[in-house]
Amino acid sequence: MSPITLKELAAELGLSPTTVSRALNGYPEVNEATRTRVSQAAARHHYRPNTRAKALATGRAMAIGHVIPISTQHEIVNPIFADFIAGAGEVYAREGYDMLLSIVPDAEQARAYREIRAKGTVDGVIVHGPKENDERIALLVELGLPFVVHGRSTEAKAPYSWVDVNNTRAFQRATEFLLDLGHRRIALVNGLEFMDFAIRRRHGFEAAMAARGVPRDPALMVQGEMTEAQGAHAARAMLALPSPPTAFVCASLLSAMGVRREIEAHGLKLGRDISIVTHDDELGYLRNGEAEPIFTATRSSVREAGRRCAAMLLGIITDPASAPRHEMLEAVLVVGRSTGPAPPSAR
Amino acid sequence: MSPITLKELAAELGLSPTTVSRALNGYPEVNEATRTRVSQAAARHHYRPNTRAKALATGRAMAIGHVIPISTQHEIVNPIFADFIAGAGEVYAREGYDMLLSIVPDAEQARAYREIRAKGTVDGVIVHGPKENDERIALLVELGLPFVVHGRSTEAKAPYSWVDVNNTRAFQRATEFLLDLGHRRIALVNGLEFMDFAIRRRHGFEAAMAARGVPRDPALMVQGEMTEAQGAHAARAMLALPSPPTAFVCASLLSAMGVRREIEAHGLKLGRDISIVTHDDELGYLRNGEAEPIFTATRSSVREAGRRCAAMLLGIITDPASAPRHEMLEAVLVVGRSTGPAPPSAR
DNA sequence: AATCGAACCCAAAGCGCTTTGGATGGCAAA
DNA sequence: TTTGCCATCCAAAGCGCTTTGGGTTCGATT
Repeated sequence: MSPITLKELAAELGLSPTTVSRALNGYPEVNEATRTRVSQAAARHHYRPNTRAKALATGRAMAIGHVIPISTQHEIVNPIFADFIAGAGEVYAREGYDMLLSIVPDAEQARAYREIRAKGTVDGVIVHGPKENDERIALLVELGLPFVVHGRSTEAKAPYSWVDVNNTRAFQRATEFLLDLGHRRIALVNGLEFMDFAIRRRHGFEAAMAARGVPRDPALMVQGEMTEAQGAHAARAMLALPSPPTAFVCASLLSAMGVRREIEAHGLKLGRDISIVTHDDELGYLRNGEAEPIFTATRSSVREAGRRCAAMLLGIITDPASAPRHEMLEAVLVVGRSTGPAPPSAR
Repeated sequence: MSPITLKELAAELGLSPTTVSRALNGYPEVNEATRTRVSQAAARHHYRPNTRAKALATGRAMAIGHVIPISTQHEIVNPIFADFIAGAGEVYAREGYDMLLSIVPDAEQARAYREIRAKGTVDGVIVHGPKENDERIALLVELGLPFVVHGRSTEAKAPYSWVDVNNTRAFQRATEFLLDLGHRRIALVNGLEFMDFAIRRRHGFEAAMAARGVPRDPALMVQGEMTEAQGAHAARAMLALPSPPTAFVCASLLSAMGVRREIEAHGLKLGRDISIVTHDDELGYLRNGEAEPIFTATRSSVREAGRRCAAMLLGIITDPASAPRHEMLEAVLVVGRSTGPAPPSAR
């Protein structure tokens, strides 16, 4: 009932475990005839080396860890997480790695990483959701655990490897696009601004506005959890202003959907009376339309980011000297039906 | 640099590895004085037993596997997955288990489970997204790998353990609620009906309708991926019918949001002209309003389901004789602002 | 004083695999 | 005929831990 072991396989073949191991792992000092004999027997028995034993013997766990922080206040699992994992998982599967997940309360992250290191269950980790100054980076450097950050941490002093979307540029372009359409009262519905990516996005937004000499209006800038409710809330408050915005830049499709709901509740028409540009992570279950996009959006697949992060980490593990590595993904600006020229009255 | 080992710790303490191991694992045959001495030294060095070695020695991997099927056609990662994992992860963390994820194309699932079994990386698995007749169940029984199904598989012949929401009852109640409000033209926007849960939901819907003698109208019943676009699509088609529905029963908040969008695009008012009852998985990033729910909904936390599944599986692993176990979760019907009496014209 | 249990501790084997450091045999070169 | 060298294979150690099966010591019993 229990799976066949190397030793049993060797016994059945009248060979030593050494030879069987070598045959299966492609070492040269074994006769081709016996090698095929061994492989066939292995296949017949569905033999797979016991990962734990192999890991112990080789010192390589053949597994990558993902530590998912759960902040105890808002208890939100980042919605992009599933897609990211799917992308990374593809790469791991292809390369024979396992993926280990730890769901850890925000406050216990340091302990979690220490533990992971000591327990030796993984060969490296992916760091999710970096903050502006993220202490995990220094910790991982100290622990000597290979890692790649999905995103960046602006104020981290140690060098580290990352894969990130050019958030600044994306939001700058989104804003410029609206400015070009004549909009001046442009609102930003941002993510939580202790997250590095949200800060960069604001910078991009502000840079575009400043370049056109449009003054900064704090009443048109909000941050928060990127939910549908957040978008609706923000839009409701802003549309009630004496001088409401004619356009919104949103950090996620969910926020944008909330904004759209509120716009339509006001009897306004999206793309004519009011414009929206949103960032689109191309989540599997949240598509921005089919063939033609609904929202004008800065688009960048988070699943692809997962693939890139995973590939980079595996690369670093096999060749540590190649770290730190960096990879910048550019979002494309796709035009949908949510944007149009600013209404003349507002010009 | 590399983590301290049991042997090193023992050497430092002038003890044998045996004693240190016993002290740390709470065995009785060790002096209390030396036990505290050992624990303190262990704490000081941040000692953690190497999981691989421990697993090899004990035969228990202290890890649970989740095999996430990715259907190659639609490539969608189930949006409830992140929340489920978060719930399960809580339990694993508390009990000292790791969580292993495999992202596997639909077609290769059998191979994946076989491999997992042979590699011995986990002590049990959670089965996600069961179909009406799911062959994974028979396979896992054959492999002798402990497992718990999140959901059920109506036509599976072997006994198995599961945690499920009472989907039939939930949708029956949702439908009855609308019928009580005078609705007769009620539409069902369901999930993919090769999934067991979707079939049960349809049964619940149909049972309620039949009980009131309302004839089945295929034009008002659709199935599909539960996305915002699906909801909008379905609603658009149905609202164009000669005799459009006055109410919708939706399988997910995303679908419901799509339906709502289309309703409002028709200039109709939700909760007055048209009603919606939706199922709500209480996803962290997709809340149904704050204090007061927006949609009237059958609510059941998928995160809680994750906790229950995990707890059940760990229970089965420690006491195999306790399998098969079953746990039925009842959804509560919460009333929001998306439902109201059927418009008199439609009665 | 001899005996007997507790109470504590340790040596060594073993989990399933890889890997080092030989053995063995056959064949070409000397 | 020897020597030397491949080509093949194997024994044994070791990865870091648990666990079996003793040892020792010491105070209490008889």
